[in-house]
Amino acid sequence: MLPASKRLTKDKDIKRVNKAGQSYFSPLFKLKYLANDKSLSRFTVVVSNKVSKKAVLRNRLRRQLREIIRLNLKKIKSGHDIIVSVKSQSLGKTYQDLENSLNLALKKSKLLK
RNA sequence: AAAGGAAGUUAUGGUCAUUUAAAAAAGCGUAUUCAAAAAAGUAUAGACAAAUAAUAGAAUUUAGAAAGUGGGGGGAGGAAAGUCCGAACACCAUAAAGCGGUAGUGGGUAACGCCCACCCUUUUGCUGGUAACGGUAAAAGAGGACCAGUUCCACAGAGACUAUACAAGUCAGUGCUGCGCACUGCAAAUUCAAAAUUCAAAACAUUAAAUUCCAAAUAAAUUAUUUGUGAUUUGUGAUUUUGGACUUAUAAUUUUCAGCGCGUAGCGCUGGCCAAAUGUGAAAAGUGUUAAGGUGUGCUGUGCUGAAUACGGGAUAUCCCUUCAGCGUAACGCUUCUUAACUCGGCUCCUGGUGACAGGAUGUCGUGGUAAACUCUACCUGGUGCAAUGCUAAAUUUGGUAAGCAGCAUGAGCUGUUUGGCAACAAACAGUCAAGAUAGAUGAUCAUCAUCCAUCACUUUUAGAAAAAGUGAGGGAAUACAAAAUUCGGCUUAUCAGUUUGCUUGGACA
RNA sequence: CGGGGUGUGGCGCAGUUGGCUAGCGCGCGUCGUUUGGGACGAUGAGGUCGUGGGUUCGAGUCCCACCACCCCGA
Repeated sequence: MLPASKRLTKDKDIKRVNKAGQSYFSPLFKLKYLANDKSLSRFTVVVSNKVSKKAVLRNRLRRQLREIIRLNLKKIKSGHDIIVSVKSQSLGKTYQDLENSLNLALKKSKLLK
């Protein structure tokens, strides 16, 4: 779990990012990011009902992704709000696959230091 | 197949996180809070709008304390799921009706569409009976009312429920049409038919005349007379036929049309009788079953009578077997009627039960199905849902949008014992406190152990195999179904291994 | 948390209210037509009406439960 200060919680903020943010599409994820005026980066992971009907699978995906972000926090640039939307292709993937794919996506969208 | 249960949630260790309550050691450290000093009673009027009064009152800096971090404790389910039903709680509304829901009886419950017990029905097994049906066990059942009204019941069938209908048959009356017969009328065509008179021709008749053949008789002798018969001619005619003329009634006949009557056929209409069986269909005018008798009928056998001689066979050769038809008869089957016995159900009465209902008695009766069709009856039912709602909110009051906090974990609670009850369940006593997130916690990842799965090898049991158990090897799974979203009670659905019960199959022993 | 809808041949849809033949268009196969193709004509195949129960003589249709998909509100 991320520290509370690094979570993107408010509905207002998320809508703002979705509307004005930049997008990056990878095979497994869809990234949305926007610069904020704070010294921290804030994250959220979205797993739609359409990915799977089973809450167990959705929750597991979300936890794994959050863990990946938490472990890689030092590499990521600060001062951004980032939304990670999960596609249904990532359902059967292992932890390693997810980590590699997300790192690649962050690199391509120039969010890594 | 079912039941109940949830077995790694405290298995161990490494790395790294999140939420929460109480208490607090070192170290770290100042985003937050507290009080102190300065800033300063200065700026400002403090997320928004309005009003009031003249109050309220920072940021920032310094050094502290609390708190934080650190360390330690707790942290998903039997279904948390589906969201089908019932409640708690909150606000709004509050007269009835309507909409909607439920449906055997009694009990349980805060309540329920849930649970328990019982009743009834159905199905299946066993069993008694010739059978209808009865008894018993298990399973299943949305199980009020079709004597309030309405709907629907395909195809088939006379008819699917008022048997005044429909169809067929039959009788009577009657309409139309066709045909036949008779009559009447109109029109057209044909004939002038018929009668009277008259003329002509032909036929016929002639007891008119003449001539003549033949025969007979008489007289004479080769002819005459007479008679008869036939022929011819002429004449005649109350005759017939044909043709012509004229007169009368203007007629008759035929055809068409129209009218009327009778008969007959067809198609209708009205009324009466019949309205049954077979058959149809899931169901047939209504409780069924059995027995006896009667009726009808089917099939088979058989006797008699008649017919046939195509095929086949025989022979004593216009026949027999055979085939067909009719009549009789016997057995069997089916239908219906009558009688008897039994059976099911309703009504009435009696007995038992809180009740659904059950048992019995006597007599009597025998109303199609469909309400998971509308409907009727009885009972229940106001609406919206925790994103309800309340509170805080930089002077005060009012408003209440963003935000935050509460609602929110002591409850129709859980565990155990005893008592009451067939049970569901209830009461008493004792013990106990066990998740609380909100872009959403209760975990991510790596390794080990336990556990499970199948395969192979070995060992034990055995005569041997199979099966079972154990050991080992390498491999797989890392647990199934599935994650609180205000909270409870149910229902429904999902679910690996193991356990229990039932059923099935195989083996061994008796 | 709550409300609504859909599921019928390969595709798109009727039939469901009101129970008794499962149909239409496109597509597909075969044959004809054409030098060949298209178009056209003829002909044929293809369905357990999402799944499982129930009511009924009879269920795509009525009732119950479940599955999948879609939409809406706070």
